[in-house]
Amino acid sequence: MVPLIGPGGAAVRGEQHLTRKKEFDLVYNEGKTWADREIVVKALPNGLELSRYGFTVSRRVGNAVVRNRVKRLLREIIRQTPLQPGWDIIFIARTTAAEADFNNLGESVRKLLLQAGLFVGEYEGVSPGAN
RNA sequence: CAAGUAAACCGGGUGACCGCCUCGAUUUAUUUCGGGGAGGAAAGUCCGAGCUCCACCGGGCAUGAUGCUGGGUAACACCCAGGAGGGGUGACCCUACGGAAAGUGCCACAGAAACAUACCGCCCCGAUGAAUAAUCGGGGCAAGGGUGAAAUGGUGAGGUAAGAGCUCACCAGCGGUCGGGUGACCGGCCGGCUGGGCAAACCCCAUCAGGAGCAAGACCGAAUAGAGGGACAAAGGGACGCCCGGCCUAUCCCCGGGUUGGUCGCUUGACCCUUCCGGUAACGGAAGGGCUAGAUAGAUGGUCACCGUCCUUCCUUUGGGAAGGGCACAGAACUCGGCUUACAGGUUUACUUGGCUC
RNA sequence: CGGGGUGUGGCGCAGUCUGGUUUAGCGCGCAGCGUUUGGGACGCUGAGGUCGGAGGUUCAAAUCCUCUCACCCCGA
Repeated sequence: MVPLIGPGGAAVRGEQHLTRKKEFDLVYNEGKTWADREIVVKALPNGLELSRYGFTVSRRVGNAVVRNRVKRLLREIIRQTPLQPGWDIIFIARTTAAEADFNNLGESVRKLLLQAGLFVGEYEGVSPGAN
């Protein structure tokens, strides 16, 4: 498998990790929203040269194990997905995300990012992780 | 072989590639190399401690907790051993298991009576009467009936007008005494025969508890607004409440404003493993060896292959093979000791009961 | 991390402190009947409850005790 180090992909932690509550609140209140059955995406331009990502999984989704797993899956998907720079993006898991596997969530995320115009390259409807 | 009891343990494995956190080297560099990276419950937060801060100490009250005995422990509501009671054919299991002659309170309905009692009754005497019938009056009794969850020792025999521990035997309970045991308690003998329940009702007795919590607390940095209001020196404050004594302190309360960034605390500890010694055991001691997660929107993940295991379907040379699907409960957040709750499947050891075979 | 609260017919609440005859009650809603030409309102009648769950104490538990589940609210 070829690692996809695109303009927006790769490292999900460090500088590209959305952490402060203020930043979260800003995206929540002023960002644009796209959604489907599993995921809600909120995004807001941040004026920087790279994009930052945050993940929200509420207690309604499941217990600590399930919530952690959903976050890890989302983080792995973002790592493998090249995205436009200059955005703060939050992924919010809905309760149905607890039952979804890696490929389902990946498809869902890429579809929403394509709608939002944040996806880089052609969307082929195929998971790059599943060869 | 079947059913069961108790205890201990595992709880998917191996490999490849791509990632995440962290430690140590290295580098101009989050560069490269090497090491480490969830659990038996990490959970619930129900107890107990360590640690930190609140200058501090003592006494009393209040409040709360514990509650058979002895031991273990830093401590405990935990653990071990023992006693008593209860359950099981048994291995074994369960128990909030101090005090009801310190006091107060409550026992609905039913019933005569739930604290002192006689409804239906039983018996004796007297009167009326033919009467050992019936009625009335006086007295005795608590066996039988009935009510109730519970009616004042139980069963049997003697005894009596009828009865009653009135007497006797056995059992239960109480008191005394002797013996055993550190003790809970057990055993023997003697005695008079002896009058409910509820303290998970108030309470009494014994023992133990100062408070707050790692967002504790320490340092660095950033930001803002206080002559705002009140209390006062025989006063006020001293980190749950009240009182007293000593001691300390110069401030304390209310309202309003700002910050909620970083580093430390943060993992070597009542730690783990092995052997030996003491102890019935919990546990303690000695020697040797080991270092075993430290995140902060919170690391431990993704994909693939093979194996293991279970289910379904199909094939079959009955040995097995193929395909598909599944593989529990659950995620460290200052650290330990427990408790409680959740948990697919599996392993080992000891023992019990029943059947069969030798 | 610490503290507090709630759970009772479909919904919102009493009753729990001080255990029992108060048939576990009230309002809204629901069903039927009456009234009306019909509907509403009104009147009458009725159905509907493992008192969140499991144990225990007691003669007796929604009520007392223990454990447990779910939800909610505070404080730092």
